[in-house]
Amino acid sequence: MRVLSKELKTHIGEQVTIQGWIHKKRLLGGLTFINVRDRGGLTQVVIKDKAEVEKLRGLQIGTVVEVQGALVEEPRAPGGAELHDAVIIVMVPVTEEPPVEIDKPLSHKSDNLDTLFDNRVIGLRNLQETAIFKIRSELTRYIREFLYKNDFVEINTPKLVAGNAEGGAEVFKTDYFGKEATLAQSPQLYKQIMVGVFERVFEIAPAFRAELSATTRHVSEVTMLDVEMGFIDGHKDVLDLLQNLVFEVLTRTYEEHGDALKKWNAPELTLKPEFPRYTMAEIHEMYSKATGKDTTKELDLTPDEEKWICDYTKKNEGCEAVFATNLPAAKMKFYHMDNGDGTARSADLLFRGIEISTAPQREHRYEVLVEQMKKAGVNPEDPGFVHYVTAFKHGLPAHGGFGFGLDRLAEKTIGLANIKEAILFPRDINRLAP
RNA sequence: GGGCUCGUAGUGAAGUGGUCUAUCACGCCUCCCUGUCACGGAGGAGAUCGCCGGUUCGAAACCGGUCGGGCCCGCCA
Repeated sequence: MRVLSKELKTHIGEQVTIQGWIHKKRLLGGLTFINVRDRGGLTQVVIKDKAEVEKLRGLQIGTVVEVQGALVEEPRAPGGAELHDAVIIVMVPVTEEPPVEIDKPLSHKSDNLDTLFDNRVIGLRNLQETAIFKIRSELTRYIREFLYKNDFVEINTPKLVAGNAEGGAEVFKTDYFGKEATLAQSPQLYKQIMVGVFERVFEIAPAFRAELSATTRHVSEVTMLDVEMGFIDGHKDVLDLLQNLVFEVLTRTYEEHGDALKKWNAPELTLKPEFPRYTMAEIHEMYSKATGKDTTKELDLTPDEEKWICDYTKKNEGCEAVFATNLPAAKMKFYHMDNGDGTARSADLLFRGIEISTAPQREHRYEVLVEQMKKAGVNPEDPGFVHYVTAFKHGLPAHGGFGFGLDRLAEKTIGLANIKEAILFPRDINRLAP
């Protein structure tokens, strides 16, 4: 029976078998330490028999082995137990030296990210890298648990879609049996349609963005959390949902994965259950006053303003997550609800200096929606939109939701400098492999 | 798309005109080492200094081009 590294404590005194990858060899003459990596972590094997060590001569890190031995309690060993009198069986020999080291942290300097991603296949075996994606997996789990608890249904919507789904972002076009299809830049229209079915839905899926952006916060394939909720009693319900989700997910992550976060020198979490809310106009004003740089004419927050307001609320209100509300109507999408005063019923959630979510109330009134579509130059009869408006014609309640950048959340939670570091195999304007 | 930057063994770095026949650390190979855990010690292999051209008696270094990256702005999530 195979025993995993995380189960060692419950098998002390037994003859056990472990399987995994050679992670590190330390030869001390008459004594050799070998760390074997499996899905739970590392197991230390102690070998005194020279013949057993010789079996590994010429074999590199990454060799897949089975090791049989006696599991003994040993306070000096990591995990408090180690394997003695080991017999090694090589299952998959590896003679090729790994291109990167896996037992020491890899360089994440921006100049070296290209090498990091070129060697991603092996680099991800580095436990420091693994920690990123374990945390990311847990973030995703906590999000799901929060949403299930709040009666949301998880859905999957098409990623191959007709026409330009919602305007705004650049789309990838592709051949679709002789017709033109685009890769979905968001599940926006479908998740609204699904409000008419389930009231509360969410999806975690890739979205494709073809902007020629080359920054630390953009990739061309992004993992989005999309949430949509019907029967809301105003925009506040949407913001509260998003706030409660982020508060719970981050609090749990910091409680349950403090060690891994410490490995990455993640900043302390400074969060309150109620996130500060400022209108965008207020933030422009505060920022302009504080820095002397006039941004009051800007339609959006500048990257510097996003950093500034998060620092400001962290210092003055004890919360590094903050809402920027009442986004300007001039930048409004046709499916947003217009406040009628030059602003839209939409808000951005900023966390640690970056926008991680946009949370608008939708325009659910059929006639108003069609009007707004026409104003935006979108034809409601178009094959990409005709089914969308049908849902409204047959009754959608007041609703709202948010798109949420999961990659950015993982990046900022861990305190990484570039969104790509939080993505297994990132896609950007220069990278399509691995 | 605009601006600014960077490119030296498998990896990370040092070297800004001659002392470079290119330095260091990790990794790799050989040997020593019985409690390592970023083990330690001795030795060794490994780089046409991204590529092309130019300036110069002399170029890893200076100039031009080119290819490949990065950062910021814009766009966007």
